[in-house]
Amino acid sequence: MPELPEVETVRRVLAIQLIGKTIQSSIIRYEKMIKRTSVVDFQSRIVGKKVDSISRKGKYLLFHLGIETLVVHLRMEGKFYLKHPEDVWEKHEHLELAFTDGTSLRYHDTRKFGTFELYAPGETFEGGLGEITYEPIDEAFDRQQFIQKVRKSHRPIKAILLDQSVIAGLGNIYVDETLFRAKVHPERRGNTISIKEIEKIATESRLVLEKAVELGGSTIRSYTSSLGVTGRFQNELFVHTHAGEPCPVCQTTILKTRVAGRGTYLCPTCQKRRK
DNA sequence: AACAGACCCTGAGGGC
DNA sequence: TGCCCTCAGGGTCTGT
Repeated sequence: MPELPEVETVRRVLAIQLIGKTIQSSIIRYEKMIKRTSVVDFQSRIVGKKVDSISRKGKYLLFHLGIETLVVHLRMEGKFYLKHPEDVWEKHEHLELAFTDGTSLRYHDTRKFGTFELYAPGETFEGGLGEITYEPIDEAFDRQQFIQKVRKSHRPIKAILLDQSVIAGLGNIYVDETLFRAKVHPERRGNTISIKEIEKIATESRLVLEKAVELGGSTIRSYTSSLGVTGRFQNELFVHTHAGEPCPVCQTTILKTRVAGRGTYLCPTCQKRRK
């Protein structure tokens, strides 16, 4: 499940592979992936456009195609492969962009959750990120505003950290790791967490994401030969996916529970319910 | 306004 | 062996 580090890794590989290429045609085999515009509109607007650059906002990939911006979210299983139009279509491949140089980009998504959206100039992309994107690794990250948002919320801190309008880029894996490193129990309500602890959360989230980006993200499912998605950060995970094993800090058995509707890993000794 | 829950979708894994 | 059921999950939409 790609989170910020995985998406950033994919972005870097795609940038090397695709910048400068011009889209000659496209094939869309699963139309529900295309949001905002009709499929016909989508296809006619991207044809002939050149990939100028590829950027990222939280977990969203932004393909800058001249005056158009193609915004892609991989959700849990989305993957890109560089192929050729004549290649046989694999199961779960739903879309292809064919370029004028004879190569093509295939999109593979087992669960069909990924989305493709086209934005024209003047159409603002917010994409569930709220008015501003707060990535903890971004220089513009507003720590004070983050503290205020956490302090005024009565939700469990895990739910708050998964909310992309509060802090962008964290998903289930990195929230668990951040809270473990900050020694905060995932069920604690935002308004019960001290400013010092929230600062620790902000710091740890940044360190976790930076390290994960450096290692190319985490590979939890076995992605094979997909562009970019074979990271090494899974070796750095302290609690996520380690239920039943000893905590690396205190040897207490790591628990798996459910918080905010998500599978959640934690150390009950290091992460106290109360301060 | 804030928050909880359903929904989208398919494969994996457990139970029988 | 194989069928049925449940679960997983990010973001959006709907309901309270």
